[in-house]
Amino acid sequence: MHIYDSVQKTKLPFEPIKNGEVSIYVCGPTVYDDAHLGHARSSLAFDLLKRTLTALNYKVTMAKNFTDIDDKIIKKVEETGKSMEEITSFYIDRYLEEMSSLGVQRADIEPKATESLQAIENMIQKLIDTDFAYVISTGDVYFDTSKDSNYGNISHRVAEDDDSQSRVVHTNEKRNPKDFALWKTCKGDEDICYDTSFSKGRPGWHIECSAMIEKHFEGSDTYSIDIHGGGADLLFPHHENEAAQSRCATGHELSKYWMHNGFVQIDGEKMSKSLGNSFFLGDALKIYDGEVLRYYLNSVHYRNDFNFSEEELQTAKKRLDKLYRLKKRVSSGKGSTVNKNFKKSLLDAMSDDLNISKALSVIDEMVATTNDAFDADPKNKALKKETIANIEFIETLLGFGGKEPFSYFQIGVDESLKAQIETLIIQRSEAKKEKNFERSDTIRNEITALGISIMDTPDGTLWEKA
RNA sequence: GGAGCCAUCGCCAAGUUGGUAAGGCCGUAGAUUGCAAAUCUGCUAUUCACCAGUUCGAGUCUGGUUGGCUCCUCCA
Repeated sequence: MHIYDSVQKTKLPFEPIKNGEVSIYVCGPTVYDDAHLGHARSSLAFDLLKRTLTALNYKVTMAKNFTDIDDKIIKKVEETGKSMEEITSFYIDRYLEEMSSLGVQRADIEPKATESLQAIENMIQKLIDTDFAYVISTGDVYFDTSKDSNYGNISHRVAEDDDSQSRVVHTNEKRNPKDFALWKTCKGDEDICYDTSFSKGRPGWHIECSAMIEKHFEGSDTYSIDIHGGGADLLFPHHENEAAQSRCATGHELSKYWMHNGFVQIDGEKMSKSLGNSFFLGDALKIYDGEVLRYYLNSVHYRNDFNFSEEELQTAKKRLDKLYRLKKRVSSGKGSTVNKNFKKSLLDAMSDDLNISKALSVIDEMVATTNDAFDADPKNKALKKETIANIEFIETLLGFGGKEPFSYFQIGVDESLKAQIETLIIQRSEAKKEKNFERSDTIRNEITALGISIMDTPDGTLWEKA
């Protein structure tokens, strides 16, 4: 396995801290609103990572957090009058449900900030005790970036003169412009207020990830975890700050490898809530099948930006359709063993920093070769069984191709339409038997008008939703 | 203003250590079909934004130009 490390900016051979085991922490969403396609892509990218490492026989433990304490959540509480817990649990459930429609496997650990307060307090206290952090008059706790000589190593940002991290909250008690809040004192009578030895308040954004990682992973003398992931926008300041806190609190580096996924763009611009160009996952799932969305969003390498277009999504679907037509051709039954070369090619591709384009081309090639072989020898049982196994392997590794093929092509077709189609097909078959091709073509036009395409095979007429 | 990423066929998109351009969509010519659809086969970038350099040899390395995006503020 080779992984592109976004801190060293090179592809590196992956060598886990512990032989045969991999620990991964991915920054999850702040749960105050619906997930958009960008969240989906991030989830999908790291789902691919987990599946690939698992297929490579690593024992993978992946954690993905939910930030459930945050200014935007508090704002939502004030706006709606609902409790914080009501809001966060609503969006967490929704998030998990939508990700599951995309075939994203659940993380092994799903920590929440509200359930990690002790760990957070411990870490902050430790930083205060060792003088890496300081409490100001209001009770806010800041991390002293000047005490960490390695500060800047993650994002490679040189120290700037400007007050880059305090444009929102200005305080003249900060020792350095880049110092950031570990703990924020509660101002008024907010209900989100936790008591600690330094003050009543709530954690800053960056500390929760560091604390959770220490809480849930054992780590080693040199690193807490193997891989830390998230969106490219988290590189600075979030991951820089996380790395600094953890380094100073634990005495070693936070993560051995750092992976960042590119953005989903709409018309060449980053999709973000602040720009108001979000395409929400829930809305997308109403229009498109989750599996097709998955295939599409995963079809571009995770580090590249992804420009969303409906046209490209349809192209992606056509490609997926071909796999399902082959699956239809081998029908159901027990698979034998995966073709060795095919398996190796797929794993080789994915082992190269998740080269999905290569992997998909390997699949396309397998589909074409297999169809070719079936054209020559339609009753090749051994090939049938091998193909079933091959497709099962695709499903395990890449998370698509697992549906029953006939139902895949009938998504969105209700029972009454189905009955109508089948009646028309029978009528057309009768017309064909009588060689009344004029009539059979008329019926086919009727079927086409229903949004259905048909194909005559030796086993009868099959149909698909166009 | 500071920092970084990207630029490959009409469209999408691969391209480890530089060695002579994957794959998909579209288009097109065929096989097959009553005709289609599906499937298969052939064809479809002497060329990798532009300029200069290093080299026997560069899409791949170096410098510059142009264009696009991102981060520096919450953000996947």
